[in-house]
Amino acid sequence: MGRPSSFADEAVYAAVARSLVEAGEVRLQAVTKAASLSTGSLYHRFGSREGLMAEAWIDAVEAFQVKFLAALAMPSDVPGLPAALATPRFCRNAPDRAALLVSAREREMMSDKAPDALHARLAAANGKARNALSGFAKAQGLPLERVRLALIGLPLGAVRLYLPKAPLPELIEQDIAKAASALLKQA
Amino acid sequence: MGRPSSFADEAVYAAVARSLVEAGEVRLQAVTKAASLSTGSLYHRFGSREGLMAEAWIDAVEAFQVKFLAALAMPSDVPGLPAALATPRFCRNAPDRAALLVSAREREMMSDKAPDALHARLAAANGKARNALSGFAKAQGLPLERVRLALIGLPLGAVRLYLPKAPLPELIEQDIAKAASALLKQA
DNA sequence: TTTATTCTAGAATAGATGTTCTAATATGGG
DNA sequence: CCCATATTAGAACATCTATTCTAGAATAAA
Repeated sequence: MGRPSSFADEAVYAAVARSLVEAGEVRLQAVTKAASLSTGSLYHRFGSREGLMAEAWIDAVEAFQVKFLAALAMPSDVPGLPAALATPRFCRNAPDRAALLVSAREREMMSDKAPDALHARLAAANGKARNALSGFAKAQGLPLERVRLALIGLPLGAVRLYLPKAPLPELIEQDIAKAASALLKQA
Repeated sequence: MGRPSSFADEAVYAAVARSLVEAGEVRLQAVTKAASLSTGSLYHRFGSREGLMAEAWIDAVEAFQVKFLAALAMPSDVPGLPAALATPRFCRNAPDRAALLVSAREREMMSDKAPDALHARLAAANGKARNALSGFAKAQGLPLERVRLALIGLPLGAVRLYLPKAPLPELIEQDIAKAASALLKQA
């Protein structure tokens, strides 16, 4: 009951990401304009700037982790390779969320002043991902550091050469696969 | 002649980098406090916030490029490998500049309002680096995209897994070398 | 239709941060 | 020693941006 909302949260998150990319910073005025909502609506829904930033960040992080963890569990000739390729795929399929993950500093998205509940939610998601990575490394008999490089650092570094300005080149997956495979092979 | 300056530019750049890392943003008050200078001095030397940010950024970029280009010209069993390892070395030797390169968005450091001369200086440096990379790729018969990944994207992605919060692990060079070598080998 | 509830609207406000400005301070040369 | 020059100092100022606040609008239930 009550008046229905006139906007979707994701549209606001997208506006946050675009504002960050285009202006180099997030101004609420830019967000309200891009997402076509009033300051009143924004504060009614998100409570504060910190709340909005934190929600947008968590939305992107969780969306990525879902894909990443699913890929990590996929069987493959080179175990882990699908997870390494989850990053470029995510960038193609969810460009706004990817732009946020690639461009924003966690420090500026998760302010100390953000609601505790959101900090807890992010910590839970990160803990889950950490555990999955540790389990994978152990199962494969590989050092966790190397796994993190192959599955996260390398793919992120690769897409950051292009995003958020340019589209990803066609063969980026091939190069990521080549480098990741070298890291994932049993010594 | 005239009163001598009481501070070094590099100390101010370092304060900019630390402020960015610790607070998630650069506030002039934090910079003046950390570098122990007055607002008057800051404006006398840098003209504006945009000028300061641009100078700090260019200082870090140029310092890195000097090391990178020297490494790129070094002979090696795996041509290019020293350049790939220039990034972790730079992070160890010049942590403040590295923190800036790793944490800042170019967009926020090089404001449109920054002096044209600084924009030109950065463009010149970037052009030089671009040419060197292209020359290397051509000489090695490798696609430029792959070279950029091996020498820049991969090492950056690797160090970003740790910086600016944690120190680099000892064996990061080994892993970078392993992955970079796989990319740099002639197909 | 009436009422309770939820959301929208946007002008007004408060607070923070970049910038300016004038006086004071330190050096080298005449 | 005094002048010209360059730099420092920091309070006052101006601007910008987040936030608040009150009135109004849209829905469902009674």
